Amino acid sequence: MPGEASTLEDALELVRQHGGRVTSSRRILLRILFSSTGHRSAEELAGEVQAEAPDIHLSTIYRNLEELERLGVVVHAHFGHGPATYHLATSVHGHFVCEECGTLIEVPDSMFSGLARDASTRFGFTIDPHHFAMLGRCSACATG
Amino acid sequence: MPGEASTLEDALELVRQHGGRVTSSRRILLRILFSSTGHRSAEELAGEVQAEAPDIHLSTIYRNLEELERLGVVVHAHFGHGPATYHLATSVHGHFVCEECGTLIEVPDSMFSGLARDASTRFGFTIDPHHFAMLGRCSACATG
DNA sequence: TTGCTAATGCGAGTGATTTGCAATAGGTGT
DNA sequence: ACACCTATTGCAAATCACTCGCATTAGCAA
Repeated sequence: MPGEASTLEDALELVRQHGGRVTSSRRILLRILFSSTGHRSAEELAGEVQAEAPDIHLSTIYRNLEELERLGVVVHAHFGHGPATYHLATSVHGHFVCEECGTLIEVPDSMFSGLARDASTRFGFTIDPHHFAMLGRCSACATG
Repeated sequence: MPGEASTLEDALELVRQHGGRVTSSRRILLRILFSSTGHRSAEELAGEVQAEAPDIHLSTIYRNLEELERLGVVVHAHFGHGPATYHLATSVHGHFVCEECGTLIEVPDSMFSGLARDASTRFGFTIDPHHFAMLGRCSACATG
């Protein structure tokens, strides 16, 4: 399993180990990613980065996120038809997203263990419940 | 539950009942959708429709699919980063998709009943396991 | 056959991301 | 401190999957 990066320094070290360079955009982006556990789109992250360094281009954010994902530092997930959202790989989890109000529930992997077992025994299929959110209705929207 | 359309005629009748018109593009598209149980993108469907009627535009396919989805005749699902895939609503099911080779496994809803129960009791969340595929590895790719 | 308006073709627009390319800047060796 | 190599960046343009505006066409009810 790649990307044993639980701190900003670990992540930068990982970048260096793979022949990458520690640039200011990388440093700022990683600091922002490590500063909260939120799920943010590339554009939102670009906004936060640009608050510190206005010249950093959105495409640089995309390229950095791509590289960090290849290194296993970040992952992205899809919550619906909008843009992908990125978060640190150290906190992998499943996602329940309400189709009506967009509410996000972070779900421990253990919630999928029954499905994982059944998928494996019945189809030999190994599920990865992180990439696409499980859509549905939150309690508020389901009862409303 | 809308869209009790198990035959082409039912679907056309449903269109009429909602003030829609039975156009040749609609008729051809529905015939193609009913002719197989496959999962096809709008562009693939357009190709098949255009084999019969070359003048039917891709945007017409999108608009027809949108309308048919509103009527509950078809549904779309996402299998990865590519285009959405459409199929008849009469055969709703979950999807397991291999991230490596793209293999698709159609999964009966019952496979998600355990997860549905747990999601409901622990978060009051009602899952809808149809829209996004569950990604992972098929048996061939997992062992390879 | 007429008239109303849903539906279509076509082109342009949008949102999210990707790519080509010349300029810039990390980092390594001296 | 300096030179050099090449990873990285800014910027613009391209791409992919749709989505929309609009003038024209065509279902279908009267």
